[in-house]
Amino acid sequence: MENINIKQLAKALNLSTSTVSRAFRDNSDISKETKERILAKAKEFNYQPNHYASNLREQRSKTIAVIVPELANNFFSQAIHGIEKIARDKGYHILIYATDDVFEKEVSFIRHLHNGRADGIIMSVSGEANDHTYLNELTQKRLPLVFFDRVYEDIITPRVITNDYDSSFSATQHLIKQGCKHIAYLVINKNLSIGKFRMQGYIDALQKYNIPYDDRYVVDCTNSYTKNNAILKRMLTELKPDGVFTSVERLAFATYYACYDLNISVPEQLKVIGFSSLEIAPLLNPSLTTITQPATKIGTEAANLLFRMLENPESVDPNEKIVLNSKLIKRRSTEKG
Amino acid sequence: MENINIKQLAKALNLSTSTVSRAFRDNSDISKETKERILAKAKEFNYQPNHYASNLREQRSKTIAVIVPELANNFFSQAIHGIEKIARDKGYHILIYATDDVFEKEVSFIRHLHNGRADGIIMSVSGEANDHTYLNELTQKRLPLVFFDRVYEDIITPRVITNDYDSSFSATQHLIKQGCKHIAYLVINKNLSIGKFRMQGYIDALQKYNIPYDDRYVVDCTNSYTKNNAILKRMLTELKPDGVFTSVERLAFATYYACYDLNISVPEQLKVIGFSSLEIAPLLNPSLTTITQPATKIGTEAANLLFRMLENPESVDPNEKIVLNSKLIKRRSTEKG
DNA sequence: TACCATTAATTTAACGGTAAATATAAATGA
DNA sequence: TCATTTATATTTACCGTTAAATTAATGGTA
Repeated sequence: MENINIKQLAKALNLSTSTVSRAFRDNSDISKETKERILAKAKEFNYQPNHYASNLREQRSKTIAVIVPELANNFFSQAIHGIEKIARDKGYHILIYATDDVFEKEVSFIRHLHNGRADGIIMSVSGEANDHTYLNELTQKRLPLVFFDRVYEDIITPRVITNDYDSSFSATQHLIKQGCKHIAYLVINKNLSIGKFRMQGYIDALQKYNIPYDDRYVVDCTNSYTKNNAILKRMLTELKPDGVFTSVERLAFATYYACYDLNISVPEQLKVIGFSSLEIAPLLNPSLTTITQPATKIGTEAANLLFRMLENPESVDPNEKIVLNSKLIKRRSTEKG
Repeated sequence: MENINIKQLAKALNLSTSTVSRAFRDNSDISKETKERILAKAKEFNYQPNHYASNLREQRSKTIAVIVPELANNFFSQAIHGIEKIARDKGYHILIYATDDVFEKEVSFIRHLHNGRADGIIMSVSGEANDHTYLNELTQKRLPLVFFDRVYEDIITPRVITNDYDSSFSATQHLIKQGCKHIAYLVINKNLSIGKFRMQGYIDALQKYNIPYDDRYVVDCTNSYTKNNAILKRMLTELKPDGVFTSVERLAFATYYACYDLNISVPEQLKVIGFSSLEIAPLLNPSLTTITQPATKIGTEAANLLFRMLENPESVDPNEKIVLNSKLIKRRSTEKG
């Protein structure tokens, strides 16, 4: 009773195993009555075809792997939500892996996926400036890969990203129009694709408005709250910027905390804008002007792309790039005086 | 080349498949040199034992399933983060399922896990007042189940929860001590275990301070932002409470939005406290007094509990209940005048 | 020398399910 | 009537890996 298999079920029904098997897969020759009889008995015995046996035989797992840098993060959890929705509709299961931004973990996860556990991979990369060619092994194994948001430029595979350059340009421009003259750009990993594009938008916007670029205003931050707090306090006291543009959400929060500590009033003394997927940005003190990526949509698009690759590999150009637009939402943190 | 299996590798090495197999599993009789020779060749060919074949043979999947009501949610994403950490250390993989609070999806996910795909399940329930006995089938299949946070009282299985009654009592008491006389309690699903316990704490605290209990102050909310906004605005205008205690994070945010709309000033006219896992509660306007559950810790404890059940089923009492303490963190939203 | 123990390999038989090839019976048609 | 088609079921072989049973080779001991 405890672990019924197809043989026992077949015996109980006085049928062969392959007839029973057919009842669970639509295509084949089987009479309606037999099928119903089998399914009824299966329900009674609480039988389900063993997943590992089926997949071994069919050589596919109906499972996709999702690799992200962090889980407890607004952007990624929304993106995963989007992926989940699509996968569920297709009857696929989702494996989740978090790299904690450690390149070695990313490599290890990918390597462990060579064994058939997943039919495809959706990944937002850890972003170290390392050798990424290990990803090319996937192509040989016919394991499709889709990047989203954080990508490697030197790997050719379909991707879903946002218009980061434009958004950054607009964000910087917005600060300038609000009267800022000394704008700091906060970044965690300049090597990362998004770090680069976002920074270029910042630089070009400065140039357009004839504000000299000063690399002291490009501030390298980390993932540690304590370190960031120290870095930002020093920066804010020494450089006294009147505007801050943060390339990731976390750094906007860090800026707020630093301003609280230093008694700098936002937006009067310092205007703040940042990339952020925080849904309650309007509830912050002051409400935060954000560039908000369509996180859930990025997830659904990435999943759809992967499924296209799975269903019809030829139909997807390896250079395919889906670019979605982020939204600049103006709030108190960048209001004038 | 593209999909090498153990046979081809064995042939290339002039060895039998079982010798090759042994190189990948520690226990058996194999000479050091042979093992090294095999592993070297495997690396060269980028070979990994097929996961589905291994699991079919070994009858276990080294995979656990995690079922939660929502993914894009601070509490659950932190809890999943905790689960992921432990699972990773143990070399286990994680399947993720989101029920969107729909009971049928929960049942369907669980039913589909009867086929060996996962070795165990960690779940926070959808919480409908339905028939939960379908969960008892898991015991028959020897599929261990651990509940966390949102549980079914009528199912006997190990669980990790927080001291909700005490926290609610303290939260209500805190509002009373801050001068509130008319305290509303906001809840989404009163049938849910946490809904019940949290409400009892509220009721008992009122009683202790001789504040009459009035069920109009217990406000039934939903998961829809628009509906909640309407419900809360009506409630705030009609009942004019001076304190609000929200049993879930979302409702604290909804209260803030409603207050913004109605120009009610927090904390002067209305004090707000809520269960919340928001890390940036200090950045809200005003900063929000929270009861914060140790979300990540809940995840790690639940995972550890499940692994104990997997490794030594006898060692875990089905009635085992791990109770962690939440923290009441006082902030501006409940400050006096 | 004969015998046994040890080590290191191979052979074999599953694990549970599925598709192709094959069989059987009933229905159709010339 | 008999051959042919159709519908439905069964046999069989395999998916890739692994553990138990078996064999072969080596070394030590009486």
